[in-house]
Amino acid sequence: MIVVTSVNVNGIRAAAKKGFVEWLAGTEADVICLQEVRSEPGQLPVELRDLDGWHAVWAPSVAKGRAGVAILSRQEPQRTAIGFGSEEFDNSGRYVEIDLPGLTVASLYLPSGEVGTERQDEKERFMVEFLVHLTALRAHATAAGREVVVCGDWNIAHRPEDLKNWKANQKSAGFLPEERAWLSRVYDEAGYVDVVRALHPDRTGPYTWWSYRGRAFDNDSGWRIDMICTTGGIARRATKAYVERPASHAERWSDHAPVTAHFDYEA
Amino acid sequence: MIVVTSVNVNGIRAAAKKGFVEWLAGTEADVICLQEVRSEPGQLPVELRDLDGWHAVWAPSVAKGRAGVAILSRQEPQRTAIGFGSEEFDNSGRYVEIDLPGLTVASLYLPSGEVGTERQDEKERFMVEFLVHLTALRAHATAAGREVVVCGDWNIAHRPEDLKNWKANQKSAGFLPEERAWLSRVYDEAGYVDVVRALHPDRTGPYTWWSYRGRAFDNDSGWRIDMICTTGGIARRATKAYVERPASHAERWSDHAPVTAHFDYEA
DNA sequence: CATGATAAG
DNA sequence: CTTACCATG
Repeated sequence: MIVVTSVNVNGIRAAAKKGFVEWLAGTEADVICLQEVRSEPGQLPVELRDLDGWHAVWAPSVAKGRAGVAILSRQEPQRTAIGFGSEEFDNSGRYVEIDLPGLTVASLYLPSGEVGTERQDEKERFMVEFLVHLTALRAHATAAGREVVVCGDWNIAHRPEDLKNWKANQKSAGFLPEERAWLSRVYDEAGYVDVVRALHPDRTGPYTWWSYRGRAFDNDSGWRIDMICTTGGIARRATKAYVERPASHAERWSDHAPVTAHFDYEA
Repeated sequence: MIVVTSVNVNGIRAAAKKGFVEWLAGTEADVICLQEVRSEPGQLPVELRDLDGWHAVWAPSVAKGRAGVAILSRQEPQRTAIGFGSEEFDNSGRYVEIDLPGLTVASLYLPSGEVGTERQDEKERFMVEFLVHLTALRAHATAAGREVVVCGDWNIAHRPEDLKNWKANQKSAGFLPEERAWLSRVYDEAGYVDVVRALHPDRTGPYTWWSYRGRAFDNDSGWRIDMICTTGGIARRATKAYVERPASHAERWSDHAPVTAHFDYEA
């Protein structure tokens, strides 16, 4: 069995002060994909420097304090790659992938966007390029008899059941028709399976992000934008998939919650 | 009797969260000169908006979040003036003065400077212009039978007994020979009296500022750079002058401490 | 080592 | 509302 977790830590240095280190010590995950690390490896606190029992690959952004993804794995990766062959995005701390035996695992932090701004254009450019990568990644993996797990903050909710207030958000970045249609293509054309939704087809949420503004967390006014998306072979071997919503504000060390999937699969 | 206090609050909004409001409620001062307010009047917290029993004049900097001086007085000023007639500095939140009956009180925040940088040049330009003002201010006041009290963060220590580590700081901004010589001119040529030193000629300090870096406060490794400087008539009527060094870190709401002088003088 | 502004989320 | 950056002190 292999257990994979995805979590946007919203600044790993801040998260480390608020409970992330303890969460890490207690997790049963074999692979953890992190997003919004917002730290150079050299700026990490000591507790996160040489993580006992973990191999780490860090992919910070050239822009200091922004974005940044990483993958922690109990097994040593056979290969690591930062970026996906994009001139614009490979240094932006938004994608890293590793190979474990028979399995490629990626950590993705898709730009969040903001309607009517250059940041939304950037998100759209990322989506165009990244869909090409996802398609090729699955093709190559399939040809080699490998499976693929793409974990990340996709910054898009797919359907009304994936966010609390979908009616009010139809013109909001993250739930625009074109963004939702793009996610449909990730599933239907590129062939990926959203594991949490596959195992829980009929429930609302589970949400993975609650804004720090207002009382979003208390009202469970969240969005499900962090997903573990995989190729079909391993998706069919998913036995469990869930979100660790914090029990209270005191236990919250990020505005996102960890998403975890268990697979009956030997890496 | 009139009691005058000078204090650099290092951000009045931060200070308000750490005890400044309670200090203000307990002070016996009649006039309080503030420096480094670092807030527009409209950004002040409610507790500092309409101060019960005080008249306030705020002189913020055009540069948001920088500098800013103010004067609180229990009596209503007969006149208030922002700046001292300098094209370069009048909008920089570094000087404000008020008239009370028979007395002019000013709040000064002299630029801090940094050797070898443009900020040191700015400090020197300020010093040149400001000495002219001090001289004229005393002349006009004397002619009109008024006294003058200039309170402020002068950002210069005058003599070895005014800072802990004077030998190591002879090339540091704030204790440069030319800065010390300028302060001597304020005293000897412009005719002002440093009231705390006048009443305590033989002691080291009392320091008014301790860097937040290292263990400066614990080691009392401070500087006496906040002074109440007055014309001779009222200086001779000073009965008491002291610095309120905080008893502990918990009581510290600024890196500077309040400096207070009591005068046997009716405003 | 702390302040407030800023851009980003 | 929170992150981390930055310039200033």
